[in-house]
Amino acid sequence: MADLADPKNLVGGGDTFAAIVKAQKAAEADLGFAGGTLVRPSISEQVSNRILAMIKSGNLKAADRLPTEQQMCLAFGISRPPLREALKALTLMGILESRQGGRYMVTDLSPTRLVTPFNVLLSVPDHDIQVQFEARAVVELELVRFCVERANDEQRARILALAKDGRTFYEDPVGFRLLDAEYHQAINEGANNTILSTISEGLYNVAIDARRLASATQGVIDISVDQHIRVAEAIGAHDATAAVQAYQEHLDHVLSTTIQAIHELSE
Amino acid sequence: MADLADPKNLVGGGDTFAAIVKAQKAAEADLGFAGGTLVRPSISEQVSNRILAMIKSGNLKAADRLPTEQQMCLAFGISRPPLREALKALTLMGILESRQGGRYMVTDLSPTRLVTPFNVLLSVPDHDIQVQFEARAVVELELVRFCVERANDEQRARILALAKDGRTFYEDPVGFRLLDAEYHQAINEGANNTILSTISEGLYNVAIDARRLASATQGVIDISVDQHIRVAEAIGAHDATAAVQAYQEHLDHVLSTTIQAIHELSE
DNA sequence: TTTTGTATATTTGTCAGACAAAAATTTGTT
DNA sequence: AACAAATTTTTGTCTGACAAATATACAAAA
Repeated sequence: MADLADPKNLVGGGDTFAAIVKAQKAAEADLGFAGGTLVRPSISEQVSNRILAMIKSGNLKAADRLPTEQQMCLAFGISRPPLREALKALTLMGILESRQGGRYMVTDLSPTRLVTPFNVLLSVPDHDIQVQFEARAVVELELVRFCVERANDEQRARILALAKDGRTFYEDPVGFRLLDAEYHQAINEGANNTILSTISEGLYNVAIDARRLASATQGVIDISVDQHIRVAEAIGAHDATAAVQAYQEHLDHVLSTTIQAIHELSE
Repeated sequence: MADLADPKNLVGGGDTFAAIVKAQKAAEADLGFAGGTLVRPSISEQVSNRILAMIKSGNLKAADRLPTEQQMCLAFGISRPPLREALKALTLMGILESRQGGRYMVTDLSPTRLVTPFNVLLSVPDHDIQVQFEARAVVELELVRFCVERANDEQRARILALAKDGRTFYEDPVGFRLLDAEYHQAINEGANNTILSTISEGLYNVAIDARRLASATQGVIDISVDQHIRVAEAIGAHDATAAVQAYQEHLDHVLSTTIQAIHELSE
């Protein structure tokens, strides 16, 4: 039986996990936690909030190993199911990760990981195509502009290479879509704004079904590849105006072919 | 004993929950789900993703009631603990809600709700704040521009009225924040792009903690109210350039006071 | 001494059953 | 028909158990 008081089994070098939990419990008592609230938060909610608080306060840092479930059950004074519900919730949020047989760990807490739920936001409501592409234009044109300003030579080279690779996929819609996603991702990376990149990715994925249809149409890929190359070359030449204009044309093309694909589908 | 095949007990008017699950299972089999992946996702993760997929695809809509846990266990072919871990994870993310004795329901899926669990972690380092405000600038400046083009007279009048109402709250930070949210929402409505509005609302709420602090500082509200009015007047005059410029100044002001608030907090 | 393979112990993942507490439903009464 | 009480349903939590994967310790070989 492992000893909970043994610092070796616990988090960090300073306070033990159990000590932190005890302090939190005292703080909550001071605030009159159950005082005026309408709905009593479930144990799992309380626990995940406590763990989040530990991360926020620095008691838990990126890549820290958590105590075992058994130890945490003891520390929180609860049983396994609600504890696991809390841990799983944080896992889904990208804050913790776990492997069977191993232990729970705090992730790297990178913005990319934490911003991902934005995608849920975008894919929920059923917006019409026009609104979708307008939003894409706003976000992606700015990403292209940022990319022209900020990308390093290596990133520019990669974008151009990916654009030119598109020629290989004139007859392979599936392969092209994979490359297309990679190409747009490369631009996003060059733009160096994780939040806008995530939003762009989300919008891209919302439209992916319609895209699948459109890219199967004869001639659509050829034009897209040309436009990709033109954008990439403008980025390589640090020419923001040309890049934005070329990208705008690309978006227009994608919009019109997408609408056409949808119409053909509904006939 | 409730009958799982009875549509009354299940979601939506069309397919049953069980039918949706069955279709998902088939789709996964086609992709060779367990084929090349390095770590097998746990059951709870799979279930979370399935439910999320139902929401994204429209099979589950806001305010829909889910089947009982027992029925979902049957539908997914799993036991209660991992199912509950999945449900709780989605609950903590603001996607589902539950009450003891009642049933699980899909929330309204509002940006505020979905973003809240994450704002704690995103508002810490300085460079993240910069990225955040850069994203806000891209989205919100365009919303202002759209608003100048598209808002009807009634909407313009409302925006101006809300801006001027701000004068009432020079000494009331809490009241001002509520008004502020309403003001920005009014602009978003005038811009008439639901997706960009959703994004804007999400970004607005990410920084809400820091905003709370900043707006308590003496003089911050006064300046914001002035800027709000200037933006509103430009919108009323159909002057896009002036509106965008005024809004840019507002964003700069909010950014600097937010950063200051964060620094004061960490001392 | 270092490395490697194996056996053991630990830890998470999943299941089953049970009871309490709250809500929803039904029933009985006015 | 409307209201109140009793019953059923449903979620929240606990306990115990076993399987599966990992981490660890140890012994054997290079």
